[in-house]
Amino acid sequence: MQNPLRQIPEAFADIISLQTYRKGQLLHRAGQRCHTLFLVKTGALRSFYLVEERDVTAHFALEYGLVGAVDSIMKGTSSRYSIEALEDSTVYELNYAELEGHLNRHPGQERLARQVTQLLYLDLVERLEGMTFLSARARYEHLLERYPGITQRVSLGHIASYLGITQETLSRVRRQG
Amino acid sequence: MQNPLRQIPEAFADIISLQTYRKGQLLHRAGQRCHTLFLVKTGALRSFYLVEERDVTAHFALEYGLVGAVDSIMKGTSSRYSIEALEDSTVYELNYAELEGHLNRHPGQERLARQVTQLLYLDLVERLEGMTFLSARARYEHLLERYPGITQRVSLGHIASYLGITQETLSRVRRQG
DNA sequence: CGCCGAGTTGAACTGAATCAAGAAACGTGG
DNA sequence: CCACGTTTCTTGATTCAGTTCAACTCGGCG
Repeated sequence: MQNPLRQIPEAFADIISLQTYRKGQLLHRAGQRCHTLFLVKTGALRSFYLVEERDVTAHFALEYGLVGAVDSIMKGTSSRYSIEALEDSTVYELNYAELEGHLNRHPGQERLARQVTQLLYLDLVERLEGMTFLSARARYEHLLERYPGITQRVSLGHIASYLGITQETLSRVRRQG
Repeated sequence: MQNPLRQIPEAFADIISLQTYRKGQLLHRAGQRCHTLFLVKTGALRSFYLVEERDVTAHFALEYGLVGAVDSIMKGTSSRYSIEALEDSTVYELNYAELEGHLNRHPGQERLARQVTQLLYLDLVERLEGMTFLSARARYEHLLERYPGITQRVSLGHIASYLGITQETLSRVRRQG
């Protein structure tokens, strides 16, 4: 089992809970604190924030994707992000404070925690590099590699804002794939 | 002492070493493995990689900034990044494998390690958001807030590639600051 | 039916890239 | 301390990818 994220439900079974959400439901609302990590079992989530009236997708989480209000979790402040279910979803939930306690009691799992963190970090590095010098088309193709079939599940507008381009541009890019 | 990075030299004193480099010297060369983390005591470093003949700055590290070949450290592969001294610099060096051993022996310092990781992560999130929807000018102003006085120390071309814009554009942006 | 959100298409506009010269600044050796 | 070549920075003209604004299509769904 290569993907560390898949090991989470079992490894942290005693502090994890499973919730279900309906499409469109908010798991967390911007402006509030949130100390929960969400790991998608089935379905799809996204985190997003507002920039000048615009809804910008920060992150997608499909099956065994992880999402959270990272700013709130790490800084303890209220969060700029909201988290929304894009489909009916079942979601593992993990309280960050409980996670820290659990890791203190089971130091052997620090390694898994660190692997997960590194995975998230590398993901972000790759995305950042893509945003630095890829064209709209190249960003879209890159996304399709990382999230195959995402276009069938997520609306064009959400994908466009995630890629930092307009919906119109993405529509045109896609037409002559 | 709020900044966790400043606690590193003391906390990891027994596994850290101090090296000096001359301006222009490479601390690490792309294509090789690198398991060393570099923490700037004095001077300035940058990591960079090549995209289609172009030299792109991935990261700057000024005083108490941290830089490493993250891909190599985390995946154990050879690295796409090189690391270069932008000024004569004195640099704390920390071997990642030794760090893991040290953390096993001193689990009380896992917390510091995690704080550092989170700091790096949040930094990246912020940068990513900036790249997603800020104009060239806004990115530059944003950079100046995060690295005051960097323009006096780092060449225009390095800054431009870091911001994902051309040197010419940055020159124009700066002229009418 | 008619509305509504999501996607498409078109035309005009614009910020930034590209290409091409020059002008400063810099270091090195005479 | 100056002369030279190299690198860094600036400036201009042109082009282009992507935005903006606006209208229109399509597929549900009440």
